[in-house]
Amino acid sequence: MKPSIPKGTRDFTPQEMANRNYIFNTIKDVFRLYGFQQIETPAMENLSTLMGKYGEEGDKLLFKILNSGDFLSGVSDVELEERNSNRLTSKISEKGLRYDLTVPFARFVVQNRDKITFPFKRYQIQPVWRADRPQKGRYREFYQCDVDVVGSDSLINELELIQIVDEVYRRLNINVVVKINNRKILSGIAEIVGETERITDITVAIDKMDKIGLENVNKELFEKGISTEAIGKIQPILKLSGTNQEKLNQLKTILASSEIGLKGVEELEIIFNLCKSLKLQTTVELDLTLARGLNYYTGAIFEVKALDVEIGSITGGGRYDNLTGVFGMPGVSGVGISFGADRIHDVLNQLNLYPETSEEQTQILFVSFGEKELAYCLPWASELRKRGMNVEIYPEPVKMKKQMSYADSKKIPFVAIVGETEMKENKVMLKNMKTGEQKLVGIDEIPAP
RNA sequence: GUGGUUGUAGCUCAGUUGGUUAGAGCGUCGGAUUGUGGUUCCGAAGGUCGCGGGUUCGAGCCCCGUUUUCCACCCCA
Repeated sequence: MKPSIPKGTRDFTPQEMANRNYIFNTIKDVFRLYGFQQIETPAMENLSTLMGKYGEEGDKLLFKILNSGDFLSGVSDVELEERNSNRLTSKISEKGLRYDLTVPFARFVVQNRDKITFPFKRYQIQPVWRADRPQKGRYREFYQCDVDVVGSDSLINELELIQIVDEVYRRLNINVVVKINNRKILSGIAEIVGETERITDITVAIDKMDKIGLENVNKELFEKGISTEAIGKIQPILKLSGTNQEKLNQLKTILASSEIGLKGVEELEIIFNLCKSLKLQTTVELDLTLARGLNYYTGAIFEVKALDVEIGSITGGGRYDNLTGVFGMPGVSGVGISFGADRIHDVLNQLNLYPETSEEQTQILFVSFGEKELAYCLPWASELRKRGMNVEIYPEPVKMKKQMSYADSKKIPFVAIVGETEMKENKVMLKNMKTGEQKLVGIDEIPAP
């Protein structure tokens, strides 16, 4: 049979893993600088945990797991005849693969509330699955790197997340812009145009602003049944321009009659002012057309875009006031962001920004001419490993050409050649694979890593 | 979920209006070179042309179905 993997999934070669680990390690290092601690949750969750948290669309994209054993035993012929997939699903499947890391985290917080202290700062790097149709930069299995802090309303948390984004992308050498908005402002907008109920339709439409343009946004709003009058009132908001502060000032006037809208403006103002005291490399930009799909966000929302690559957002997140509420723990606010490791990988790839040498590389390979020489290499290798070097011994004394090619294909910088002469002198012939130079050396003359 | 696109050697791809035995480059293996890789030269292995059906004297090529890839929409990291 022809081997294959499910669509939208990928294998990772050693080279790709080295690159991915570079991303993960960079991100982890920065998370730890701010006191975030790692957790993991199971790949599968109970469907009751997952369903209804991501909107109607999200439910469709959940991978469901068939109950084990005779999963049809509890289903009547009538139910089978009905062919109602939704109803049948709940009978034959009670588990699903996680769709993101935030909802399982909310479940984790509620379930482990006795073991954690608030504010709780956690990070989590694990794959998530979506039954989406694969596309450019979109997979059915991909990794998210989430940082969240729950149990604190302070806007300092928002600020720290911006700092983390700034530092991660500084270390990765990717130029980005942080776009920020506030759900309360969007609610305010819906309020003043008199379409409070239609906030989702309005936000989904204006979110497409930079993609389809003003005219098409208006068209979509109209098609969604928003009144012409209301659309007219939204126009000045979509056309806002100037500095962040100028935009905020204009918003204060526009949203004067909306309490919630003004609250959102105030929150953003505080964040921008706090930003000024920091030396951020990244520009933080107020973008009123930023809406983000997930409807559990209630405060600040973020999105990070790479400036030099066309790829969509590579990081996103926001504040959610009551995510743990559905699990029976109301009043806990959280804010977090998620780094899209796979898209960051694509960006680094396109810009060729991966470091040339990886920590995972073998630094020295022992090659030998016979069984005796092979045995001679063992204590040498042990000693060098004790000194912290990554060392390999070619496990068979096959032809030199084969052993050298191996070193070459793995880009191992040094080869220690062992034959009779070397053994007699208690030395090895150390060859620098880049320059081709080689000399007879004792163990203490081998350069430290 | 909707529309389009793609599939030929391990990989990247040629393959004429349908016509004998389906090719190349890279990679792999062997040799030139019995203690030296990355360069060069020679040679070899490697294919149910995604799968199933149909049209035809004859199909890699045309038709139908199916699956896969990629792209757009919906949505999203």
